[in-house]
Amino acid sequence: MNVFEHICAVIREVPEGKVTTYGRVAQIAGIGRNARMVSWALHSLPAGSDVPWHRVVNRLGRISYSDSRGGHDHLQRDLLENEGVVFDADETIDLKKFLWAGKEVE
DNA sequence: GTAATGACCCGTC
DNA sequence: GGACGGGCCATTA
Repeated sequence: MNVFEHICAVIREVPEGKVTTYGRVAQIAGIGRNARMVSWALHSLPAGSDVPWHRVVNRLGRISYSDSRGGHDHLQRDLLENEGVVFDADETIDLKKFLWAGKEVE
Protein backbone atom coordinates (compact mmCIF):
# COMPACT_ATOMS: atom_id res chain seq x y z
CA MET A 1 0.00 0.00 0.00
CA ASN A 2 1.20 3.49 -0.66
CA VAL A 3 2.39 5.48 2.32
CA PHE A 4 0.02 8.13 1.12
CA GLU A 5 -3.01 6.09 2.20
CA HIS A 6 -1.36 5.23 5.49
CA ILE A 7 -0.82 8.88 6.25
CA CYS A 8 -4.35 9.79 5.23
CA ALA A 9 -5.74 7.03 7.45
CA VAL A 10 -3.79 8.30 10.44
CA ILE A 11 -4.83 11.90 9.94
CA ARG A 12 -8.44 10.80 9.69
CA GLU A 13 -8.10 9.34 13.17
CA VAL A 14 -7.42 12.78 14.57
CA PRO A 15 -10.54 13.95 16.46
CA GLU A 16 -11.90 17.47 16.26
CA GLY A 17 -10.33 20.03 18.52
CA LYS A 18 -7.07 18.09 18.44
CA VAL A 19 -3.90 18.41 16.41
CA THR A 20 -0.99 16.12 15.63
CA THR A 21 2.51 16.52 14.37
CA TYR A 22 4.21 15.21 11.25
CA GLY A 23 6.52 13.00 13.24
CA ARG A 24 3.59 11.50 15.16
CA VAL A 25 1.69 10.72 11.98
CA ALA A 26 4.80 9.27 10.41
CA GLN A 27 5.39 7.09 13.45
CA ILE A 28 1.84 5.78 13.54
CA ALA A 29 1.70 5.39 9.78
CA GLY A 30 4.66 3.08 10.06
CA ILE A 31 7.21 5.21 8.22
CA GLY A 32 9.25 6.09 11.28
CA ARG A 33 10.99 9.42 11.01
CA ASN A 34 9.86 10.08 7.52
CA ALA A 35 7.93 13.15 8.54
CA ARG A 36 8.88 14.55 5.15
CA MET A 37 6.65 12.00 3.51
CA VAL A 38 3.77 13.31 5.59
CA SER A 39 4.43 16.78 4.32
CA TRP A 40 4.58 15.44 0.83
CA ALA A 41 1.27 13.61 1.33
CA LEU A 42 -0.47 16.74 2.54
CA HIS A 43 1.02 18.71 -0.30
CA SER A 44 -0.29 16.11 -2.70
CA LEU A 45 -3.70 15.87 -1.06
CA PRO A 46 -6.64 16.40 -3.40
CA ALA A 47 -8.96 19.34 -2.82
CA GLY A 48 -11.96 17.15 -1.99
CA SER A 49 -10.16 14.80 0.39
CA ASP A 50 -11.76 13.83 3.68
CA VAL A 51 -8.44 14.27 5.40
CA PRO A 52 -8.31 17.04 8.03
CA TRP A 53 -4.87 18.15 6.89
CA HIS A 54 -5.35 21.39 8.79
CA ARG A 55 -4.97 19.39 12.02
CA VAL A 56 -1.44 18.50 11.07
CA VAL A 57 1.19 20.89 12.31
CA ASN A 58 4.90 20.79 12.91
CA ARG A 59 6.52 19.70 16.17
CA LEU A 60 6.42 23.22 17.56
CA GLY A 61 2.67 23.40 17.14
CA ARG A 62 2.92 26.02 14.47
CA ILE A 63 1.05 25.94 11.21
CA SER A 64 2.99 24.43 8.37
CA TYR A 65 1.87 25.30 4.92
CA SER A 66 4.75 25.87 2.58
CA ASP A 67 6.19 28.47 4.90
CA SER A 68 2.83 30.21 5.18
CA ARG A 69 2.45 29.87 1.43
CA GLY A 70 2.80 33.55 1.13
CA GLY A 71 -0.08 34.36 3.46
CA HIS A 72 -2.76 31.70 2.86
CA ASP A 73 -2.07 29.99 6.16
CA HIS A 74 -4.83 31.91 7.92
CA LEU A 75 -7.28 29.44 6.41
CA GLN A 76 -5.80 26.55 8.34
CA ARG A 77 -5.78 28.54 11.56
CA ASP A 78 -9.40 29.50 11.02
CA LEU A 79 -10.40 25.87 10.55
CA LEU A 80 -8.63 24.85 13.73
CA GLU A 81 -10.12 27.65 15.76
CA ASN A 82 -13.50 26.61 14.42
CA GLU A 83 -12.90 23.15 15.92
CA GLY A 84 -12.01 24.55 19.31
CA VAL A 85 -8.25 24.79 18.99
CA VAL A 86 -6.84 27.99 20.42
CA PHE A 87 -3.77 29.70 19.05
CA ASP A 88 -1.13 31.57 20.95
CA ALA A 89 -0.34 35.18 20.20
CA ASP A 90 2.54 33.80 18.17
CA GLU A 91 0.29 31.62 16.00
CA THR A 92 1.35 28.61 18.01
CA ILE A 93 -0.95 25.85 19.28
CA ASP A 94 -0.71 24.66 22.88
CA LEU A 95 0.37 21.09 22.22
CA LYS A 96 0.10 20.36 25.93
CA LYS A 97 -3.67 20.49 25.52
CA PHE A 98 -4.40 19.93 21.85
CA LEU A 99 -1.73 17.47 20.83
CA TRP A 100 -3.46 14.24 19.85
CA ALA A 101 -2.03 11.38 21.83
CA GLY A 102 -2.39 8.99 18.92
CA LYS A 103 -2.60 5.22 19.12
CA GLU A 104 0.75 4.64 20.72
CA VAL A 105 -0.77 5.05 24.18
CA GLU A 106 -3.26 2.25 23.79
C1' DG B 1 19.00 5.62 -15.28
C1' DT B 2 20.93 9.40 -11.81
C1' DA B 3 20.55 13.68 -9.12
C1' DA B 4 18.21 17.07 -6.33
C1' DT B 5 14.53 18.47 -3.44
C1' DG B 6 11.02 18.31 0.31
C1' DA B 7 4.44 21.90 4.37
C1' DC B 8 10.26 17.75 8.92
C1' DC B 9 12.59 15.54 13.25
C1' DC B 10 16.40 14.19 16.24
C1' DG B 11 21.01 14.54 17.94
C1' DT B 12 24.94 17.16 18.97
C1' DC B 13 27.89 21.49 19.70
C1' DG C 1 19.00 26.73 27.36
C1' DG C 2 19.55 27.90 22.39
C1' DA C 3 21.21 27.15 17.58
C1' DC C 4 23.10 24.31 13.63
C1' DG C 5 23.58 20.34 10.77
C1' DG C 6 22.61 15.74 9.21
C1' DG C 7 19.40 12.15 7.95
C1' DC C 8 15.23 9.40 6.87
C1' DC C 9 12.31 7.77 2.20
C1' DA C 10 9.61 8.96 -1.68
C1' DT C 11 8.56 12.01 -5.50
C1' DT C 12 9.81 14.84 -9.35
C1' DA C 13 12.94 16.77 -13.02
